[in-house]
Amino acid sequence: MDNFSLIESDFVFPQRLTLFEQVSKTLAEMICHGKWAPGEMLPNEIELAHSFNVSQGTMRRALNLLVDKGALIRRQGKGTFVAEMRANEAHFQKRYIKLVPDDPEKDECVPTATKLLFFDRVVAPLEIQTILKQTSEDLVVHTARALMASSGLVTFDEIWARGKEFEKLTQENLLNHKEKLLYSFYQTELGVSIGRCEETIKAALLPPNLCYMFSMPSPTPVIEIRRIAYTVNDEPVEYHRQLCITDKYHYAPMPEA
Amino acid sequence: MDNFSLIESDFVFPQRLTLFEQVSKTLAEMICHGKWAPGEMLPNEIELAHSFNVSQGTMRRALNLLVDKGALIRRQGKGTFVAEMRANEAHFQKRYIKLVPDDPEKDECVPTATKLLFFDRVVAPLEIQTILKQTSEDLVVHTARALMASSGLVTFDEIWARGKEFEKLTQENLLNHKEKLLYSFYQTELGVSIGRCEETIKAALLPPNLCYMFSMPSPTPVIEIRRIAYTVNDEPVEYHRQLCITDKYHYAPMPEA
DNA sequence: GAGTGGTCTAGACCACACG
DNA sequence: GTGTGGTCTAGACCACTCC
Repeated sequence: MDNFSLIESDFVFPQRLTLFEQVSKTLAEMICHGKWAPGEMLPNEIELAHSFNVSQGTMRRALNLLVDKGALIRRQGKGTFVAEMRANEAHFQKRYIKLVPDDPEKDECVPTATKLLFFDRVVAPLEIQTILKQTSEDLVVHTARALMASSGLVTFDEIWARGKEFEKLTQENLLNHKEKLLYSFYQTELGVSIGRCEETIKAALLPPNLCYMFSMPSPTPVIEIRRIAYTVNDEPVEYHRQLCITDKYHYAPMPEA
Repeated sequence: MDNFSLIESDFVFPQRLTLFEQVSKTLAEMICHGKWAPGEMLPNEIELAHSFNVSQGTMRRALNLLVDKGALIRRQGKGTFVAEMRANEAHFQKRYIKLVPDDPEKDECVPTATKLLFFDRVVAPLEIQTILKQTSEDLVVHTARALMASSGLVTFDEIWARGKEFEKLTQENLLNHKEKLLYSFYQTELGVSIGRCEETIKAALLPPNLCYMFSMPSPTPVIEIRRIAYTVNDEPVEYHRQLCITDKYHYAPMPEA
């Protein structure tokens, strides 16, 4: 077994983190660095505990922190796995897809098409640079999409994403991920694992040009969701601005329930 | 010490709940029934553990469940207390007040007045009856308020609340709770402790009569929050419908962050 | 110093998955 | 049966609070 012993001297960790937090943090870094692939099984908790020189209880607590963050999945009788969004859509739907149909049975809520409106690599405006911790040297991806259902336009969304992490993102693979969730696609195709998001919501009116483009009545009220997505390592890598038409859908903020 | 021993024979709990869940549940009921008043200190975890005939670790886990639910507060070196919203506004703000000023420094965001628009005890419409588990025999409180700031109308909210639990609610005390949070007021004045909520959000336009009444432009886009509030014992006791003007405010769904 | 909750340990036992 | 995670126990030690 690899040696990733945590304690090499008495003063390796001057920070004020508890032991299980330290273990959890270094484990998170190891996952981010691809030590185990998404879907791969980790060693069992006894082995891990020995590797980190902690007790099984402490290891368990560290692992549970990452389960809460969505980075790991534990299954009784099977093992501990690096979260893989594909294999776990239901969980991630609850976590990230909070726009849900009022009546999931209705046909008119089934998405019919995604239109790519533009796709560029540019220097971000200052506000976006700050959010994504970029400089005026850095290129970011700037793209916008429209999601249609048979009832008409559902969402319009605009994405700003760090160029470095999203190097492999292209018009083609963005449009072709189809069935997959956006963040699932980021993980499996681009190698970017999103760990948490920050969202704020406002009311707005659909802009006139979009009303015209998608034959929507004017005024059409929408909710505007602004979201910053962070990797498991807590780096802001994607900024999302989404306008949602909510006559057939609603936003459900609480995954807990 | 009172004897509230959990285990009196070998088959008291046929349910498939873990021990710490059982302990947590009965403890929650004891809190609901006023065994300890809000703000009062519970016995320490060793005593509690003995009372329930469980180990300290199990007792700790049961207590932490209630801390997560917001029913208890634990303070290192001091003790475990029944949550008291007054004494803990910051925590409950994060949990329940998700409409926050874009710029908390701005004067114009400070609330200036609350207007009571109506207050009745009526038989609820069928939809509300179902939500609140009421029959056509039961009376419910139906009231509406408008919250103003110097920038103008901020929210319009309509409340349906179970008559039995909200027996003590009157126009007067509702208007006079002033500085207190609504759910804090429910707890300290009415004895109703809210444990969790379910929310859904849609975009809407401020209705023409309200636009006129509050001198707002038309169309004014708003977010419409529908919320069901449950007691710590998980009974639905209040249904809230709120229209929020979000030009100076936004909705922040994630308390976790 | 006495009392509290918070962390950590070591190990027993149970429930579940798989061959 | 073997191996996994989930629960539960018993107790040591630490950090914080208040007297």
